[in-house]
Amino acid sequence: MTDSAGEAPSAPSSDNALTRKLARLAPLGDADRLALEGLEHSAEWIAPGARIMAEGEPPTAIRPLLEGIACGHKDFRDGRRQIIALLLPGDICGGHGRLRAPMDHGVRALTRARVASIPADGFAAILERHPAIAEALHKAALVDQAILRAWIVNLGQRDAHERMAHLFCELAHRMEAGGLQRDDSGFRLPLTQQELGSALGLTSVHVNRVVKRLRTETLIDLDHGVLRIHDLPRLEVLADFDPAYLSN
Amino acid sequence: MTDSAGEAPSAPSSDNALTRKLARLAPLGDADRLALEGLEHSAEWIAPGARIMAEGEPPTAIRPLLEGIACGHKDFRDGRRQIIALLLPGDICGGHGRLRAPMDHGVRALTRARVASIPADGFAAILERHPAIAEALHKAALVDQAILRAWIVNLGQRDAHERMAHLFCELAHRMEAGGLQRDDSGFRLPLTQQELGSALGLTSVHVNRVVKRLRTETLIDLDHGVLRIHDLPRLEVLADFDPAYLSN
DNA sequence: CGGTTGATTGAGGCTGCTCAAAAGGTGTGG
DNA sequence: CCACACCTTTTGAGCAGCCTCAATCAACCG
Repeated sequence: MTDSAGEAPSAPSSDNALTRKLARLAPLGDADRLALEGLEHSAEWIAPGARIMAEGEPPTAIRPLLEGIACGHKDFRDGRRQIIALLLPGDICGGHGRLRAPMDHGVRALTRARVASIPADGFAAILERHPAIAEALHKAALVDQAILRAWIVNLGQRDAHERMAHLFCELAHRMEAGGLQRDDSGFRLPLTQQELGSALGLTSVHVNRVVKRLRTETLIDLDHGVLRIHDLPRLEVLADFDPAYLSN
Repeated sequence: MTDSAGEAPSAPSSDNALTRKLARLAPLGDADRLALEGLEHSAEWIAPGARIMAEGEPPTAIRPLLEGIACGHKDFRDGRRQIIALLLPGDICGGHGRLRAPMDHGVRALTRARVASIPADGFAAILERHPAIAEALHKAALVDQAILRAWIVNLGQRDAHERMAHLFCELAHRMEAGGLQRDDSGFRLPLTQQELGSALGLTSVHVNRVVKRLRTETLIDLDHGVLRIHDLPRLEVLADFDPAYLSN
């Protein structure tokens, strides 16, 4: 919605989050970077809680997240909901490109978020003219696969405590890798316990009890949408966390 | 291992499973098809139960599955195991290409399987010279993502019966789409109940009870590694199955 | 035929769910 | 500034789906 203040006249003429992420995956030339920066024009601000992509929506545009946090989710008719992914700046929200199939899940902003929008045909042209970008996006899809696999393992094999710990470890590492706020003061994680439950396959009631215990054990703190990890190493042991899958 | 008989002097000069799958994802020219057929040379037979890719293995080659069934899995030190994917002919077993990161999971043959092997550098050359193949592989990765997401939803939100039903529905549809045996006589699914449990996040004991009930309700039959679906529509209702995510 | 692996069944227990209610926070309007 | 509504967090009590432990049975194999 808003567009008002804040957001500064931009950092040191810096690249946006998408460019930074793709550059980590494949060497980008100046022309590639320029093409990516051009996408800024299409960016719009989305209000916290607002929908970014609807399930069933045709992929007429690909939509990279430039700032903020979003989540992908699949809703059941009966009210059940599974959160499928947490998206950080640089991640692609939807219309991943080239596929004709409609979105198999929805995407919602968790914070105020800035999202670009590249029409599918313009996007095809970019991929053709910039093979390095195509390569980087392909690799990004493969890294996303690894994240999805880790999520499966989490849901399938770990109990509630390990599960939550693992999710928090993953987020800490991804935020750090993305150069996002990861001072020891914690980071923004604007999920209600209800939503955290939807991500972990747990009830909000049980989430509350698990958070309480992790807090008691001085591993974490979670208040007003701010997650503070007090002892990452110990949390990683609890979660049996191995960050290898997050690297390229 | 063996290489003996069977497998005929090849079907009507037909394409292999990989070519067929990629052709469904992007229009392939004759040169593209030729390049893909060339991979046949590198194909080798793998014994049922044998390892195709080890977790931690560097991705020195990409390995498409040409015939047979395989599964991706992640093992814990303490014996827990999560099966992450069931791979059908045309699927990529590992070394998905271009990424430097070592395999985050292992891959095992479930039946006797034929697997090609393309050295990473030769593969890079193919992608460069055949953008249509690169495009198809990118799309394949996106479809695989959708399958992984469905797997997450399955583990996170459904109870044991729905879960198993959903897995069987997915397999039926994927086999059909791949042109594999899907006569009403059922198809080969050489998973022990133990392994089925590893896929579904359940104990073998519980798997047994769930199978028993699905059998009693005349929905399916599962014997000696052959799954027979008696009433797919009813199974899909039970699983709340929507095949949309499997299409391109 | 013994040995091994997988399917099946029983009994009991625990994790995580359901139902329910109270308490804390926040925004709105009077 | 209080009253009220609404949402989220927190806590309690009871229940059940799935697990654990354990034993029996069935199939396959050298």
